[in-house]
Amino acid sequence: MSPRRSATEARNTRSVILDRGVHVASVEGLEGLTIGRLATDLGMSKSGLLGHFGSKEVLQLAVVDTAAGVFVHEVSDRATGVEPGLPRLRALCEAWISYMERGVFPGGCFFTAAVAEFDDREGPVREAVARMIGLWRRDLTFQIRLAANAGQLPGGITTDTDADQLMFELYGVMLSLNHSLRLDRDRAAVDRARRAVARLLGA
Amino acid sequence: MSPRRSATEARNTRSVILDRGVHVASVEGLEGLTIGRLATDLGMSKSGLLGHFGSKEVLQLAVVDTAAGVFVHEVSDRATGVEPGLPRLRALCEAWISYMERGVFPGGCFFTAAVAEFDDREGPVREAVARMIGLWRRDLTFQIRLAANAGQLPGGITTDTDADQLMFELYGVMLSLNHSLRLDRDRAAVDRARRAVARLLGA
DNA sequence: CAGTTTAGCGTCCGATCGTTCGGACGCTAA
DNA sequence: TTAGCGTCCGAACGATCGGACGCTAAACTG
Repeated sequence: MSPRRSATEARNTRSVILDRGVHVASVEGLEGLTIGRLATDLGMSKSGLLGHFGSKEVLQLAVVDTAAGVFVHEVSDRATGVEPGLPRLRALCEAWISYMERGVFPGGCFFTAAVAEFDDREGPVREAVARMIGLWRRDLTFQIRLAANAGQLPGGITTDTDADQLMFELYGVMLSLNHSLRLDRDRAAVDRARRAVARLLGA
Repeated sequence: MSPRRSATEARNTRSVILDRGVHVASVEGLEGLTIGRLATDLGMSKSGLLGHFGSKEVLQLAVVDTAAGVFVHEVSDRATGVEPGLPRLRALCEAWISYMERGVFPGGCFFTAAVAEFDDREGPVREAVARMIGLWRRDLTFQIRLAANAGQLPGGITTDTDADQLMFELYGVMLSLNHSLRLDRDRAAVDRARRAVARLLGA
């Protein structure tokens, strides 16, 4: 009835599960990601699917990691070749906006949704989400400080306090963009985000 | 064993349910708001509780309405006496920040969480959330345009396009504030939000 | 070739979900 | 005094949840 997979195919099965898991979780949330639903979607049994992870929490953690990989590929990697400092920072922000605009995840920014869902809980999933976001912000902050030290930023941004302030406001622009795109389905928000970034980083 | 309530007390019971429902939903989400859990919290039976609403969806809609009432009371009403235009706009933003800082809802901004949870679904709950947010933004936009027409805003904000841009960025500041407070538990974000608003509206 | 490993299935479990139902009880009005 | 209404309860429902178990059979290892 059911063909058995080889050990090498098993790794493929796992990645298929995770791809679909990221897809579903971005829409339904990490808790709404259900073993039975996911198994049915993929034409497998619940036990066959769960065998790859052991528990739902382990599956959720793997999904978070997978989503982080997608984010890195779709955003961070798009700016790897760009000169560090302000040019790199601009490229990162543009890639960030593009990632929102293209709808890389069908349910909007995966991590924005994950934060809203898990910020009040405690446990490994919350920590995993926080860690991924921390890494991303660390990268951004690094570029901001490079640009600040090089005197490339407007408004006399030189101190670390100013850099944190800029980080805070840039993040807000992206959250607002995600909000407008998801709730209002307002594509014009993309231009507003670009204008806001241009103002924050200098035109 | 349990005392029976009079008809007048029933309305009180309903509001007790809703108060607790808002409390729970802000932490667990509107879907995580469970009939059984809510009933247990309040020391009543599931059926007795559901009798007041008829279905979970009706309960969710009532919870959204209740939360909107809290938001209006804790934010909008704090600026009613202030002179329209820029002063009122400043007061609204300060009340908005204060609402975040004080943690009016134990799970952070109720509507930010609700949007993240329901933006991908369809149905009455999503529409109710969108309507409430729309009303709030309409009020803000109105004050922004008053201030713009009076020439009170920096950066030469006069057109409706500029007003929408300012609305977009103000909203981002608050989303970023909520994000930092909930995920990083970073109280310093409150000052960053105030600085961002001061820059957007003029110091 | 035989022996081990393991991906995946089928089945079952206890808990919990939202919802329905009949009835017990207190209140109000006739 | 009593009929009726509304509130709330206890029990039960079908569905679905995450998870545990043993099994089969293909793929790997020697």
